[in-house]
Amino acid sequence: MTDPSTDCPVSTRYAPSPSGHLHVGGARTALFCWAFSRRHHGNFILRIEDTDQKRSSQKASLGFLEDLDWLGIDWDEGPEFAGSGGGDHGPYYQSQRLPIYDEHIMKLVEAGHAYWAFETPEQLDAARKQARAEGRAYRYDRAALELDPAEVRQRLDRGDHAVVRFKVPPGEVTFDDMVLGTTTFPDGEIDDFIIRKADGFPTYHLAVVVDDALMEVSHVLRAQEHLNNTARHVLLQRALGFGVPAHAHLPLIFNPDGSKMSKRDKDKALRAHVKTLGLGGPPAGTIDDDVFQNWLSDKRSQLEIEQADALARALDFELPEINVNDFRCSGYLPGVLCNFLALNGWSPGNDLEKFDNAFLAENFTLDRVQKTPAHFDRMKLLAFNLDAIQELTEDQFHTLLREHAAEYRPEFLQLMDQEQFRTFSESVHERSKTLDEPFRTNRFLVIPDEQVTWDFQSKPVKKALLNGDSPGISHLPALRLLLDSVDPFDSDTLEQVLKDYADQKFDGQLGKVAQPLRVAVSGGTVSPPIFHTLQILGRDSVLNRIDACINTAASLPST
RNA sequence: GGCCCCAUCGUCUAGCCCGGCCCAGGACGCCAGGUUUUCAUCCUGGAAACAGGGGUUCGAAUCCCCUUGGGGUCACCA
Repeated sequence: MTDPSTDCPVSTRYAPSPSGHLHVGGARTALFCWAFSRRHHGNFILRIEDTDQKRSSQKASLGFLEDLDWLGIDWDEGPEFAGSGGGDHGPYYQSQRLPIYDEHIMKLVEAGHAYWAFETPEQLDAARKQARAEGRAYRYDRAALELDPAEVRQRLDRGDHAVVRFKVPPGEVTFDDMVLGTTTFPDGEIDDFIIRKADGFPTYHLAVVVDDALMEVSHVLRAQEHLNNTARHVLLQRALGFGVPAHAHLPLIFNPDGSKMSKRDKDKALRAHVKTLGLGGPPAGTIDDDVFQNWLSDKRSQLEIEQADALARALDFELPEINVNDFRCSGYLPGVLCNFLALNGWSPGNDLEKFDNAFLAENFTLDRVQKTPAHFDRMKLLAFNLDAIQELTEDQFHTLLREHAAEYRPEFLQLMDQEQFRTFSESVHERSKTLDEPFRTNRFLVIPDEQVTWDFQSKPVKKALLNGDSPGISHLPALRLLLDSVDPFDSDTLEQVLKDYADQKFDGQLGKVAQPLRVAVSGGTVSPPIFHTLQILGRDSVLNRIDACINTAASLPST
């Protein structure tokens, strides 16, 4: 099908650089590109922009293929992965297309649209600094344009440091944007930018323009930070005799505080947390002391992802989620993340907020894309995730929870049998906001009995065990006796027995029984419903823990 | 600083293009009650915005201009 406004087949592309994982902002762009192409029954291309030799790595690029797949975003052309990819416009890694770019670059040089230049980065840096000191915007002075052709040839033969610059034609540049409308850049605003680096690789500008044309991209959807670049691209497209694709610049996604979301946020958060704790050295088994000290002393340094993860885990600190994979680890559902991402910058109207990718593929339009940046609100995302999880059936939730455990919380699968895990799943479902939350908040279920500890100083523990006329602790021996003889040891029977006890001793106030037991077996005041908790732990553990709790309380200095 | 873009509750947004139905609707969050064996849910109610100033018009959140504010960009990164 065709886009009615341009009457040509729709083809979009998402073109990330493979530096790092897929960021939520990138994911949103990919989602919109995907949705737009699906809406018009068009083509969606994934292209890897790895023209920066310093930053690109094969490993990182594979990571976001998986992220896209997890989100449910498939691509018709590009690297082959999980059934997506292939296509006739390859290769889809720019680093494998160097001859193609050179061909076009030389065409431009021959036509007088581009020229060789020999300034070193250092020289340009100095010129830039001077321009700034004089309070004006730096523009390349076109010195190389004056060079004698014979000298150019000689210096090229000699192997001098050489780049190719595009000779920007005079006049203003105007282009249309399907989100923002018409934009005009005045004459002289754009200087002769580099299109071929000294290492022979094309710059982003050249590669994008050539590939978009050769891959027959009809609509370029990308983040608003590219708006200025588009003027350059339009100029290149004209010089190369290409058509100008339709453009749509998408609003940026920010942190709640208005700062730009970046991978550095994790490091920042961790650093702040470590400082609050006043930590003098790294927890044992995490990272080397000198790595830790270097990191702490140099604000600009960053830990490797693995190091940061290890440290955060040891400190029981949750790093802020930035990448798609972070949200996956934290137990968000892919459909919810897509839904929420789409809502940052787009809405279907009619107060409709909850929808899936299929809905997007059917209803996404650029005229409903927001012009203003969105602040990423994790609280709302969490609320959406809760809603989605509550809508799952017991079986669906159980399956997802198992999968999550297998991937991220294997100890729960090792220490619980099928039936225990099933009970666990059923009892945590209604209180789970994420797939990870049950594991985080119920570690007591998988620790050895002797590792349970009680903080008798804490208010809620005191309230449950020590306070009142008939303190909880005084009932534990009797309850222990009851539990020892309950048969079968399952939640229904336990409920019956414990309710009877509450009826007799506390006039039916179940809390008076449940809370002391909860504290005794978990060490804390939070757990799934008490009858399920007891069943999951099993009789032996429950009795062990109650005994230990009684003994520990007995050894307390009397007050 | 130059250039470009933008402007509705704290946040995401509906309404804006095609002025009146808007003393501006929804969602998350917040506040106050209620349900609940803890936690989390859940239920009820509430506070909360058209950045400011000029126009145009019978009438402006909606159209125009200015101011202010925010953002982006000024790389041999993408």
